[in-house]
Amino acid sequence: MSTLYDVAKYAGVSIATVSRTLSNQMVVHPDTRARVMDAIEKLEYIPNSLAQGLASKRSYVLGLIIPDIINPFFSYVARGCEDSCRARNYDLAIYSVDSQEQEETGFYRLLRARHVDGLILANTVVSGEALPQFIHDIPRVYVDHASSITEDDCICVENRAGAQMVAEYLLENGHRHMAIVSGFPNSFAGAARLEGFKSTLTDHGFELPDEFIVKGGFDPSEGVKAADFLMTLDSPPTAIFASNDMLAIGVLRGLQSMGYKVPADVSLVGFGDLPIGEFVSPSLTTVFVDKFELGAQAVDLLLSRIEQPSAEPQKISLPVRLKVRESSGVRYGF
Amino acid sequence: MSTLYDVAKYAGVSIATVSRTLSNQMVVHPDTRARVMDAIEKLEYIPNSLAQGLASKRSYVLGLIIPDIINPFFSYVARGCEDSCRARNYDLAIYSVDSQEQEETGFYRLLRARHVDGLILANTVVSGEALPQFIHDIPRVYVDHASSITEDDCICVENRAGAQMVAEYLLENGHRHMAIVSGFPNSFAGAARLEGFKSTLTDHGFELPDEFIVKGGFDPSEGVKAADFLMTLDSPPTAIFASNDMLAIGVLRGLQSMGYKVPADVSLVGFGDLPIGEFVSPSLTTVFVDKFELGAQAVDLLLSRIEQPSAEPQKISLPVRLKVRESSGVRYGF
DNA sequence: TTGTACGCGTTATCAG
DNA sequence: CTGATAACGCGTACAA
Repeated sequence: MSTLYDVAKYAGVSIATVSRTLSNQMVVHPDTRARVMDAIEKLEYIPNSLAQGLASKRSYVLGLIIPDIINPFFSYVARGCEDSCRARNYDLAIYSVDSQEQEETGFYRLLRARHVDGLILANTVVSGEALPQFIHDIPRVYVDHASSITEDDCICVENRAGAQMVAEYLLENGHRHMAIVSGFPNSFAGAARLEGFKSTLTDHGFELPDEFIVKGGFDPSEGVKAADFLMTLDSPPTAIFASNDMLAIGVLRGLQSMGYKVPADVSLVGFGDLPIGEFVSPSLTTVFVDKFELGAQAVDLLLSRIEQPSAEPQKISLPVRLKVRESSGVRYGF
Repeated sequence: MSTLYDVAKYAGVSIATVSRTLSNQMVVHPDTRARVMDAIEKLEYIPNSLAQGLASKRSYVLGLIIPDIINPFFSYVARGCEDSCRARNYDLAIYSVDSQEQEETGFYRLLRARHVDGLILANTVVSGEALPQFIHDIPRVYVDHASSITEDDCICVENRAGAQMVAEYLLENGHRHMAIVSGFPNSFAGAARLEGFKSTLTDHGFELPDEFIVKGGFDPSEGVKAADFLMTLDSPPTAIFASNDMLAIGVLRGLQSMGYKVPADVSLVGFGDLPIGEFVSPSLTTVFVDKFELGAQAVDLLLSRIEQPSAEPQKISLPVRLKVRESSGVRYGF
């Protein structure tokens, strides 16, 4: 590995000149620049980002905190972040922090130690609002998180609007007994979708009885259980809104196992538009969310925050839209 | 942010002593140690890993190269790596390199620049064997990749054995006309599964005609197309082996869209055992692969390589087993 | 426009 | 067992 010194020696200049040439900022004489570039080429010089970080106090690494990388929703968000980072010459460090332990142990220290330039907080737990002192001074942006934290940037999915679309769509199709399987018990997104769904029904003069509100996470198995519970009620729902697609697929499986036809007997709607939803049978009606964009914009937001620390906090909402597919339809007899 | 100097001053010792205390290696008088630890606590000292890396030439970062983090198989592998890294005080940097461009541009430079201590190569493209000079001296381990590279450690899935299980299982159930939808055209895993399937049939005196070999990737839509192609042949197969579960789900969808019953009309088997396979209807018969373990062991292997650079290269195989579920069964009339 | 020299926060090598 | 002090590779005033 060659260093700045090697390059400087080879080009017959000082290391300062090489550094300037690389930073592309300060003025360097075209001829010298050419010589330097040549030397860099010849020696296959690659700057040591550790040294750069030490000297400049910028690591060019962004941290992404998510519940779990195996949750497809966050896989997409992560990919969106990664691409956007790469395009802007940043590196991304991804941290899955679903387990409480990690959150409370050395995990945040790691971020400190690594000196990430900024944090993308896409973990869902609402209680996480209270960040440890450790990282309180690291620029950050929230993804789909409580916007109650007014002093921070955040980019959210239009959860409420999406849930409203679902409710209205189902109402229009004659459904009157609707249930919801809500994901991530204490997550911002889950809460918003539940609230949006419920209040829309109320606004139209219908109720969402408590027994029609089932709590789930993002594991399909919870959807299976929810379906089982709901369909054995005295008066089962004619439509089910699952708060995310994984849950929806579980509900679908549960319904089908019990012998119900979807959508003939029960209509089913998900949220998030995971690609897999297009390939189950029947294909899943869902609410489209641009997950890549969510990640990409989070990075953009964070970087502008880093560049302008005192700018006004931004609150961005990502639009959603209903994607009607096969799993939902007009209520039988309507 | 406090530094070694701050801690040293507070504890009334030199930075060397603080460093020693932290490294836990060299002998430090218990009393001094106590004072130092106290100072660390008080000042909330956290070592700067950039400086550590610069001085020690170890970054404590491992790089994971995969085709795409949104490919569920690799999401699991990544999670396995991450957990194992965390447990051993390493950090993980994940790189999705499906697009050719990135691979050819500054991507490998990034690894160099960041000074990762080791590389886990889980990208599937076989041609990737020729690593750039850039990173030729970085310790590495291959995941499910051509073991033709005898001088490197690698951990592989028993692809061949798995495919053989599938073939024998289908034969036992009376299937004689079997097709395969193979994933990742030029991947090691894809090739091994195809070869294992084909040769097992041959060994039992049956053929795998060329028209029954359809190429796919890991996108369900390719499975749909494959199903469409296969079932419109003059003599369609009674069983289909999809090289991975995503593809299998696509095939399932395709079959169902065309009106075929699975497994009554056609038996279907996947590979990889993605959790989602349990929740489609019918649930997917597949070959179990411990994806977390794959990642975890890759990390272990890499770290022991780093500690003992001149040790014998290890070749580990991860066992697989058939998980028979609803999508496969006895051939009609057998 | 270019060069010198110091500092970034550690590790590691010496003496003591 | 402990303390100076020289690297590590680079950014950046400050000088020239």
